[in-house]
Amino acid sequence: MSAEAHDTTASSPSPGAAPAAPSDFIRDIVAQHVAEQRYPQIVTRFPPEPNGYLHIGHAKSICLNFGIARENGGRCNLRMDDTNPTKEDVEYVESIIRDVHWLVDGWADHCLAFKKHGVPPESRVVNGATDYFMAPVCPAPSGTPGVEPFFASDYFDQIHAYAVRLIEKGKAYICDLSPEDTEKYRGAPDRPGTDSPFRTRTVAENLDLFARMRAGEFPNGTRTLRAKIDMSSPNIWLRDPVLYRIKHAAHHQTGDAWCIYPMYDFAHCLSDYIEGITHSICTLEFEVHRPLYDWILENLDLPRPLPHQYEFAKLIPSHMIVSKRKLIHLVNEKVVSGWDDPRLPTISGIRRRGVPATALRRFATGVGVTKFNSLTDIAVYEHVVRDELNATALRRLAVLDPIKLVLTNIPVGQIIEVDATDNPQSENPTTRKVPFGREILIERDDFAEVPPPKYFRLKPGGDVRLKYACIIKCDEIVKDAAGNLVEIRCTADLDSRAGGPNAAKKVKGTIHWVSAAHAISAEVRLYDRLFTAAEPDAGGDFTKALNPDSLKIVQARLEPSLGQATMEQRFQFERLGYFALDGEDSKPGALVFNRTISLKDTWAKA
RNA sequence: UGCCCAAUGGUGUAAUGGUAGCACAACAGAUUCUGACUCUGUUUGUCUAGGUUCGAGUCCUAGUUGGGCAGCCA
Repeated sequence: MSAEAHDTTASSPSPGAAPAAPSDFIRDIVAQHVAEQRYPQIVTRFPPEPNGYLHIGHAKSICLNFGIARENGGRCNLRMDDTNPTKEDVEYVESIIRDVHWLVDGWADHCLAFKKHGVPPESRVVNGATDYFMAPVCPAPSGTPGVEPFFASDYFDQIHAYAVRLIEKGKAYICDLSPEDTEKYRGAPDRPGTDSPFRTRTVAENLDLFARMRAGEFPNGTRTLRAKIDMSSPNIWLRDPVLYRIKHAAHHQTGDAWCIYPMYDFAHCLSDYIEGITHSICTLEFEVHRPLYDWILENLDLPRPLPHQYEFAKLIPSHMIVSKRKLIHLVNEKVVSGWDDPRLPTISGIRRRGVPATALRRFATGVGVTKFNSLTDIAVYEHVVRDELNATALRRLAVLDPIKLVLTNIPVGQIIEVDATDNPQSENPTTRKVPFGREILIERDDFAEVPPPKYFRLKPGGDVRLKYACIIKCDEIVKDAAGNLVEIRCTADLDSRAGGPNAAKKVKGTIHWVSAAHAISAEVRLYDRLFTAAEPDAGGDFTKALNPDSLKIVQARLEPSLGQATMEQRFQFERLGYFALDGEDSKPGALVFNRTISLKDTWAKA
């Protein structure tokens, strides 16, 4: 594996390629460390808690961590931050693995590190103390057998041993304060805390109590293990933070082995250390935790280089909600069909919607990395999705809201095969045959009996080009007894077909169509933004900002070649938008297409 | 009235003491067998006040505004 070889693709501007690696303050720091040869290898990690599905905000973190790894010939560990058994579930573990693979495959899968299933950290004695290291399997692309993500819960034994070491050094103690009293003793941001009455217990007493905590002698909430730091620190997180709490609860990975579980602050820095992480990148809210992160590691006399934490501003996209609590609300209240509803900004939803991983990566990388809390306009996201799909999607003809059009000068039963281009953006465009004949279907919107000003499409007496076929002229319209338009009757100028004498003739509009006799039917789900407000939260109740038209389902008529559509393919239904098969509900013979995104429509806006 | 962090066009981001640039958005036009794409042009910016310097978006001080921190959550 050569980092350089991959980096050549990183700077390629061609669509579908990895985005160019930008410069940002974290990459600058890493670059300096590389120049100094501070570490043998750059090692990052992506550490989600398995208590929800990954979303677009996680995508930014994944692209940052894996991006830095791949740009520096390093690796990135996928680690479940699973220290709170009462909030987590294996369903989430599985979805996270799926989503991470999907996002990094073909881009940074050579940096994706897992560990061998069931293998504990290696231990060796250094200067009389045991040191722990969890060896990675890297690369571990999708489907590698016998590997699994790293789990903080894999280190419960080691983290416990480190807790004992802290107690032995007189730097941690067992506190009997109730949760309420612990809060009172902590003070407030502008008021110092006071020492716990249990702060001065002897090492022997602390060791004994900690052993009994672990043995299950005490009920939930009765005792904690706390770091002995400084109750008057201006930083709340240095006021003797809780390191371990009692939770008589089964863990989704370790079962009933434990009834005490380490807190995030204690487990995270140690997990980083055990895995040999060099750069521990997290979001801004952990900035005030950094002194604690450093304190724990520095007070354990660890023999290997310590990891360091760097913080960046998380992604906040407009018109979306990424709060785990609110996502769960939408799922539980059945506002959406599930965690992978194509309207959700979850990675599963985005994938099901038909967005290519390359597009998500381009967006997640393109938004940049700073310490400024910003709102990213959803238009930036929509732009990369369109741009990516424009370059790759197969052009097809589909009519969402059909109306019959009869070409009166074409004999009944005559089938004319026309050549249609698959993708005009490709260097050597391929074509396919599309059947054309006397009776076709066009979009109801593409005819106007009373056209508004500057209307380019079909109108009584007017002409228009049928894409890939010929120019037609509208002679008459047929209405039913109720006055509804039921049929448009036109004459076709067959000489205006490609290669014909009138091929170069200019008409103002070109519309799409399908042959009535050959078109297949399919369900098409027209998705739109889930929220109408840029900041759905702004008004207090985000459900008030829900877009009532975020999903419209239609029975569409498609050109016959779409009957052979595959899951991997992306389509542009010409003049309409980008579409892909729904991975969940589409079946052979009963196809379901999802609209990933519409084409830009400057006419509708005017 | 504590501590920490941040502030560049409408939005996001770059400029590492030396010409404020890019992307998205918007607007105008060209082109077009997709009212898409593409192309051309236009509008709009360094939070404020001092200081250092030949020179400050960048360094310093103060202020303003915004964000974060008081889970036995992560």
